[in-house]
Amino acid sequence: MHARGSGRQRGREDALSRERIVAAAIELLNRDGEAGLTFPALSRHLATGPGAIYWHVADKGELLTAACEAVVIRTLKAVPAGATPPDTIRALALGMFDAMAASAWIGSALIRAESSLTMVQLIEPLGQQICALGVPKKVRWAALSALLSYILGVGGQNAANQQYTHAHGIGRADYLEKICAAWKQLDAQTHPFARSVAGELRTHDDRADFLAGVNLILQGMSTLRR
Amino acid sequence: MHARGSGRQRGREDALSRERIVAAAIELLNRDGEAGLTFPALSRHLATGPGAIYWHVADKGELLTAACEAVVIRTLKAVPAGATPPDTIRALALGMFDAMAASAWIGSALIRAESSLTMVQLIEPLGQQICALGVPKKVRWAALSALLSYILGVGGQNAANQQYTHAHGIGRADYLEKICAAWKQLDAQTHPFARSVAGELRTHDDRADFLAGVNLILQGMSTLRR
DNA sequence: ACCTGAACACCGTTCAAGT
DNA sequence: ACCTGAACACCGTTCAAGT
Repeated sequence: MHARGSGRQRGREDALSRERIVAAAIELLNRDGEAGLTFPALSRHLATGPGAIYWHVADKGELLTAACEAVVIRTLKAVPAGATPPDTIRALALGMFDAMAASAWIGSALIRAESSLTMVQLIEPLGQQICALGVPKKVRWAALSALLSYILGVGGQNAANQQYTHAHGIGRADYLEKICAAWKQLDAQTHPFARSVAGELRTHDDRADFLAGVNLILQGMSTLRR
Repeated sequence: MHARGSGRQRGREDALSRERIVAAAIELLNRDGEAGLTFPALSRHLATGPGAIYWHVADKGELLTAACEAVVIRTLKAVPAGATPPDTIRALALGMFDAMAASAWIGSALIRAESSLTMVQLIEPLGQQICALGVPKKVRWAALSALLSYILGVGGQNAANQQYTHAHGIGRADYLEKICAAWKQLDAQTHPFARSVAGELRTHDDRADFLAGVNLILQGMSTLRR
């Protein structure tokens, strides 16, 4: 009863596959955040039942890990090679910053220990550039940890902020204004620092600040050159 | 029908309160991780119904935020004051490292934008020490971001690893051995860095490496002194 | 081999009813 | 004011049955 001359037995444009499932998962995650990835929503999106998905994927955790890995690999591929080590590091960092802004869920997904093989995709190019910078072997791991944590930490924080303002339907300016006001209400005796930087919050550029931090770490590494 | 001469109307040792609920939540989170905090489990632990908890707390998100804040405040209080700025920063960093090792869930909880008021508890003492170090005003925020991200990033990663080994009932040595083996199987052409550091993974001390990274960042900051 | 979809266990949240 | 606990909506996962 199905179409002759074709391998397709389904009314959809293509057969189900792990890749198509992961692609659909990424779409849902980007649109509605981590809460948007549910099996009912995914089944609807793929015009199938939940059982079909479980044939290709072990569980929700594996799905999240696979989605995360796909985004990270795609991001790193887009970074041009052949530039000087500091420039390459800056490009890698900004690439991840932008990817996390578009996919806020990668931050928390990368923390899980299950995704250590995804992490190595990120560790490898950064580590190579650190070696190229001439950082001594003894402090290479510390240097890598500092850089990697900074990228994932600040990128994740920025993504969470964006996600928050978007979800609550408030503008970025209003959001910063709110935090600024809250920080200025803190006690001057116990919170002098927060009060002193509160004003800068309103006018700062997250991406530029992020890049400044990367440069600061690169600056620190250059003092380690042997 | 209830006991005379006492304000207590309940068979429990004490009346329900936000504090007792948060304390119980922390207990569950520390024992069973983020998945361990459920309203059925919390109700059982407090010998009450879920509705009673909702009288004191808005929802699960607020509960997680409150639990996180309580742990962070408790941790920071335990850090002795009066030491030199670098020593104080080291003590703050190690305090958070240990707290995250005992409470792996704080990592992902702190990322959420809702906990910005908890974050300021951490930003304030670190910021004060950065000022005391003589870091110029213009790069204070970048310096703070780098330090904070490093602490939360590496601390969170370490906590996730511990959680993973504990949950899967494997020893730390076996776990590192597994990662080491996986990294050594990577292609030599594409992953020279991961292969070269794989061996060190087995013998390294997470806490010592963490401290080395903090010192590296402190070193970088000292070059910024005006 | 691959898919269907009902069924199950479990969880967050609500709410009418109690004290 | 504060608590009880049944009820509801929803989700992850399984599995007997289909093709």
